[in-house]
Amino acid sequence: MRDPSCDSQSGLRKGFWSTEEDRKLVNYIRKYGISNWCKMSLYAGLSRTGKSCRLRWMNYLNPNIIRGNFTNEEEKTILQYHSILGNRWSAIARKVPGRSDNEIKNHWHTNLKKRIITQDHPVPTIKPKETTKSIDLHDVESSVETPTSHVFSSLSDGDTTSLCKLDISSRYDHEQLEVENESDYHISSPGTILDIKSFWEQLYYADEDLELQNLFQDTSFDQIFIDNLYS
DNA sequence: AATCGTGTCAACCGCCGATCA
DNA sequence: CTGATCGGCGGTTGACACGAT
Repeated sequence: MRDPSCDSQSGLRKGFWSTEEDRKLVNYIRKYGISNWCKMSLYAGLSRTGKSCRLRWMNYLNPNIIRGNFTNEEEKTILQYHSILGNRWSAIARKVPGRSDNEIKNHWHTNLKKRIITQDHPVPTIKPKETTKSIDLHDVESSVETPTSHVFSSLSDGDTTSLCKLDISSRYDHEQLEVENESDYHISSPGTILDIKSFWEQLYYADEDLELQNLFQDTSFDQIFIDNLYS
């Protein structure tokens, strides 16, 4: 059996970490690497739970963590992926190098969420499934050239998620989303190029795919307003 | 100068799936 | 297979900073 959980032990320190505790944890990890957090805490001479040590390392002490203000590019990435993944902060954090899930979560609640809420636009309640049925790709090419917003959508093969951005009209209803002008593609991973036709076709066939259905049910479409935030 | 309200963010809590003995 | 434990995750809390009154 493993050691009894150190989480349940009494007398362990809580609250903010001292510089001495930080030093002990960093020195231990530099010397022995990361293995069992509970044992690490013990061997490093820390009166902390393994969880607390892990959190401190992941969110603060890890040298790969970037401190400081979020860039516009980082914020844009967070907004894009949040609209697709919802509050899956760890998944979003993997798309923003150097930022921890906790940091992204905090930044979302203190900054980004407010910016979206304060947008003048009402959030349309459109299901992706419905949007796929109203699109004629020939019409897309020959339509009006003054779109008002962008919409991002995605396809996932399990490991990677590809994003596609379209200009769309601001005219929404519950049955139809009109795509007026193909814009450009945002590719999340190199080599994953998705053309606009296959994008919508795959979206349509996602009806058969439970995982994709779940993915799109979580999609809030808040990202429609992302570009407006930075325009 | 004191008080209050608000924003920020580090850290904790509790849940749950993965892993191990 | 089972139960205990670990580690990861999202939600929440609370201490602190700072500006307004």
